[in-house]
Amino acid sequence: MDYSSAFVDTSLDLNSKPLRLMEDAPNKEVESKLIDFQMKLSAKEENGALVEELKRVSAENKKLTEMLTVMCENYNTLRSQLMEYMNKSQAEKELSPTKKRKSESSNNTSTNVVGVNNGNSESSSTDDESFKKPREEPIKTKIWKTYYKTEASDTSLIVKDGYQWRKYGQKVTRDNPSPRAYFKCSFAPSCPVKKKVQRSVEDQSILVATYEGEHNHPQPSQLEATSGSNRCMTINTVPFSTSIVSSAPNITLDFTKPKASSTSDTTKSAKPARVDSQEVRQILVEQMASSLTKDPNFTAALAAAISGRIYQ
DNA sequence: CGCATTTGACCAGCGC
DNA sequence: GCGCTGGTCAAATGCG
Repeated sequence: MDYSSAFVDTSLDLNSKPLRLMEDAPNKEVESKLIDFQMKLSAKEENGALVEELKRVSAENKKLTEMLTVMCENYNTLRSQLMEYMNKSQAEKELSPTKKRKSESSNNTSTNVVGVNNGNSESSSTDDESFKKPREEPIKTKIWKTYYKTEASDTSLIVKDGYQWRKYGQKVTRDNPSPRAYFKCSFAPSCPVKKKVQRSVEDQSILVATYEGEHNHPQPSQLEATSGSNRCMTINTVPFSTSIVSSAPNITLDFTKPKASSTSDTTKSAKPARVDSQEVRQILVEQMASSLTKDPNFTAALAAAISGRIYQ
């Protein structure tokens, strides 16, 4: 996917230079007023030209922002379709009988495509943890894994994915010296979703959260997933047969979770299922830009895209 | 005092 | 049958 030209959000940089010029221009004007009236006129002309340039850049910035928003919406649509397809394929796979319990490590080579995005995404899985209660839920339990990047010094097994969890157990497993924590969804008493959180053997800074079941209620708090000191970065994942400690983990952006803000909250309450407000879109763009600009690869791609447009 | 967390005990599946 | 292991329960504990 070539997003080097598509994910161009110039809201950060394109305005910075013109704004500084705007600030500098009046100062020059004052100085010229003291020196020469004629120079003052020329400064005014230059100022006018800069204003025109600023307008042009702002218009271009707005256009690019709209393009980015459209790209985000397309991405969400494609992602939902992908997850739907993966769930269907998973349902077909699970029709085959599975063993009730087996060593987890022996099944890490099974095909797993893991969805991310703060636990909202799902993945197909043939992992053996799906047979925890085979007599009660032999086939239909959805299982997916999500990897969370945390600080290596952070010893807690808390993953902020936007849902409310109650810890009901902790065990040290044989194949991993790090303890595994067991959580149940506590937002709704009838919610059957459970999750297990354990640090990766290969990288202690990565938390592996295994979710089982589907939430039968809306996400109680989307703010927790993106705010707080213990914020985790959800990283993209790979099939279990390969190392999850990739040299350059992909950053997954949560396009559905705008920053905490009164305006966005009121907008969401009006239309919780869609992102229609221009303000919300702006917040999304800012959030995405903030995340994307942290990636040096993206920065390089952005520079290439801008230079390409200039040449055109 | 109520709720969440901790942690040892218990249960069930699996392999030998 | 026995031991190992993962998963769950529930009393004890901590915290606001």
